[in-house]
Amino acid sequence: MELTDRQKQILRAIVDIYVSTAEPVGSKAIAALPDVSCSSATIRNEMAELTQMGLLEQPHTSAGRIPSPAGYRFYIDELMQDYRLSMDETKSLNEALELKSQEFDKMMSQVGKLVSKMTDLPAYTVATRRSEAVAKHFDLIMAGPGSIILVLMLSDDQVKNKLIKLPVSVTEADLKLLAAVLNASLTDLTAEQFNGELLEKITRAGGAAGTLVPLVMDFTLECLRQQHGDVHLTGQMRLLGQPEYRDAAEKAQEVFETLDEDMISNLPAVLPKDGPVQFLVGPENVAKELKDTSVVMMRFDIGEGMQGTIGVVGPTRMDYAKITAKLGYFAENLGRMFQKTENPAMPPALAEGNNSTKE
Amino acid sequence: MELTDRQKQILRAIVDIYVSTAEPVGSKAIAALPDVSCSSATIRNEMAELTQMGLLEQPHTSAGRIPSPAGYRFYIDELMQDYRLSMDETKSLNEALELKSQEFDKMMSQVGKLVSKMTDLPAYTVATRRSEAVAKHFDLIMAGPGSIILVLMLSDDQVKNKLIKLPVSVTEADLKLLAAVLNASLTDLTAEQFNGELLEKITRAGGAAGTLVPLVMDFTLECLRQQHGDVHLTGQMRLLGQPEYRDAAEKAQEVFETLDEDMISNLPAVLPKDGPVQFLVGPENVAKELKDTSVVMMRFDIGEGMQGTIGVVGPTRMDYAKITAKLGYFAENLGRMFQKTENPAMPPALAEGNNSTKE
DNA sequence: GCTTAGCACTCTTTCCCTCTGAGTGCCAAT
DNA sequence: ATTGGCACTCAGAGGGAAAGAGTGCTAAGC
Repeated sequence: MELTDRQKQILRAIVDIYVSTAEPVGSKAIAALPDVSCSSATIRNEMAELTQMGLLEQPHTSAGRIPSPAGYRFYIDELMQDYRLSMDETKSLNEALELKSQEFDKMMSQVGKLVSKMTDLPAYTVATRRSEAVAKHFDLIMAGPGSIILVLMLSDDQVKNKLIKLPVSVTEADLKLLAAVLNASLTDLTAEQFNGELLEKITRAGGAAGTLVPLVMDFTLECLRQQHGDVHLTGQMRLLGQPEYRDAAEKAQEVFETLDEDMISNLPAVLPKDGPVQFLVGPENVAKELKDTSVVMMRFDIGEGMQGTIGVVGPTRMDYAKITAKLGYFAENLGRMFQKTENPAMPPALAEGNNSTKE
Repeated sequence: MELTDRQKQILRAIVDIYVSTAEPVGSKAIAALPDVSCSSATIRNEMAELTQMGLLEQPHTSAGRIPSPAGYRFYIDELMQDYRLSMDETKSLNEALELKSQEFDKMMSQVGKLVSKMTDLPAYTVATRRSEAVAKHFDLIMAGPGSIILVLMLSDDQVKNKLIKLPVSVTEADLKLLAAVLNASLTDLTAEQFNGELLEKITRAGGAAGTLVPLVMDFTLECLRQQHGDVHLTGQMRLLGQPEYRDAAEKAQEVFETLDEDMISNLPAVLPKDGPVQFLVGPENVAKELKDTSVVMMRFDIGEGMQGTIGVVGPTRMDYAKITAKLGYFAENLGRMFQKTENPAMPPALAEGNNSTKE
C-alpha cells in the first residue's frame, strides 16, 4: 500500500475529524483545514482514490467519507501521532492513580475502574502469569470447630485461600504438622509434578490431618493451573455514551454478551502483532458482533512473573492516539508502583505532584 | 386503603399484565380474562376509581392504565402471590448453583453473575459484617528479597493479604518472631482497642522486623473497620433488554452512574421495612435518577458473623413475584452451602438432582 | 343501584409525502 | 495536475392525514 504524502495527510485528517465528530467528513471540511492548500475538488479526487484502495468508506452516495477498518489500521500503524497529554489530563490521571486498596485483586479491579473513568469507555484489567508458578508456602489456620483456612502463597506473590470445613475435628498440632509436611514436599513443584504417589506419601506423613491432603492438593493444583487471573470488566455502560451506541442499545448489549470475561482472556490469542500496545480494530476481532468495536490493550509489568493487561473497549471510531497515551501513562506508573515501591498505595513517581488529600 | 375484592383482582391483573407486556393495560384486556365476569365498562369504572386512589396511572388520555409506584407497593405488600418456580427454572438454577470458585470473594462475585443471568437483570452481591470483627491470626511470609506478604485472618473467616516491600532486609527468623508477637498481642482486639501505646509496645517487642509494625497495624485496622465487603455489580447491560431502557440509553447510563457501589452499600439505610426480602420501588429510592428503577434484595446467611445480600435492579415494572422466588431459591441454597457444607462447591441440598457434569 | 352497550372524543403512533441541504462525480477550463 | 461549476443523489427533517386504541359518559337493562 503506497500513499502519496497528500493522501496520507488527507487520510489522517479524515480519521482525526471523524474520531471527534462521529460524522462523515466531506471534501470541503478537509479543504478548509489550515495546512491544506488545494481545493475541495482535488480532495474529492484523492478521496475517491482512497476509497478505491479500501481505506475509506461512504455510508451512502451523498455523504462524506469515513475511515474503513483498513483505514484505521493504516492510521494506527503509520499515521498516528503521539498524543501529548495536557497538564489537566496528567493531573487527573495522577489523582486517579492514588490507589487505595492494598490487596492485589482489588487493586487490579480499581485500576480498571480508573481507566474506564479516565477514558470514558469500558475497560478491563487482567493479570496473566508469564512463567510457570509453583507453591511457595502453605499455611493452615484453625478457624473454628471443624473449620480450617488454607492459605497458599504462590511464586508470583499471589495469595489464595480457601475455607475448608471438616466433619472430623483436628487439633492445632495436627495442622502444624501437616503444614510443615506440605511446605516440605509440595513447594517448588510445578503442576506437572503432582501425582498420586505424592498424594499418598503426603497423606501418610500428614498424620491426623491427613484427610485434608486431597482437598489441599486439588486446590493447589487449581491455583497453579490458573493462567489468567480474574478479568475485571467495568464501565460497560459508558459505551452508551458513544454516538454509535446511543440509539442502538441492542448492539451495545450484544457487544458485552460476546465480549465476556472468557473472551477477554482469550483476546491475546488473536492479536495481529506483538508489542506492549495492541489494537484490535473492528472486524479484526473474532466475533462478528464486535465488527464495529475496537479494543486497545496495553501490557504492564507486575513483579514476579506476572503481567498485567489494561484494555479499553470502544467503537471502531475511537481516539486511538489519546487512548494509547492515557493507557501508556497508566501502564508506566503502575509498572513502577508494582515493582519498586515499598508501599504500593503511593507511587514514588507521583509522590511529589500529588497533593490531593481526601480523607 | 380499602379495596373491594374486585378492585384488588383488577389491580393485580393490571400489574401482572403490565409486568409481562410493558404496555398500558386497557379495560378490554382485563374483561377478557377468564376469571373476570363483568364487562369492560365496569372495569373502566373501577379503573377510574383506582386511578383516583393513586394506585393506577394513565400515560395519556387514550392509553390504558399502568400501576403507579403506590400501586406496585400495594401489590407487593398485599396482592403478590408466591411464584412457583417451574421445573425448568429450578433445574437451571440448580445447574447454575454449581459454583466453581472456592475463594470467598470470587464466590460472591460469581453468585452475582448467576443471579443476573437467571433474572436477566443487573444484579449485585455484598457481604456485610453483622458483628464487630477481630483479628484471629497473623502470618508473615517471605516473598523475596525485601518483600513480605502479610496474611491476616479475621474472626469472620475472611482472609486478607497484603504485599509489603521493605527497603531493609529481614530474616525468616525476624518474621517468625514478629508474627508470634502479633498473634500474642493483636488478636481478639476490636478496632477501638488499637492505640499508639500498643503500637510502641509491639514495635519494641518486634525486634529486627519492628519497622513493619506500623504497616501491619494500619492494614489490620483498615480490615477491621471495613463494614461492607466489596460490592460485586454485574450484568448492567441487561437493563437494556428492558423495553423502558431500550431506547433510552441515557437513562440506563444514569441509573448506574447513580447506583454505584457506594450507593449500593448504603441502600439498606433507606429500606422502608425490615425482613429478609426488601423492595425499593421506584421513587422510594433516594436519588431522583432512580425514580423508575426498583431494587429487590434478599439477605442470606454466611457463617460466622457475616451476612450476604443479593440484589436485583430493574425497571419499576418488574416481575417482583418471580424475582423474589428466584432470589429466595438462591438465598436458601447459598445459606445452606455456606454453613453446613464440607465442601462449599457442592451444596448437599442439590447434590442429588445435579448431574450436569462439565469439565 | 349496579351493570352494560353504545358512541363521541382524545391522543398517540404510523405512514407518506415533500422539501432541504450536504456532498458527490464528472466535465471543461486553467 | 488542479480547479470551478453543475447536475445528481440521497438521508433526514418536517408536516399532515389517517388509523387505532382506549377512555368517559350517557342511557338503557336487570
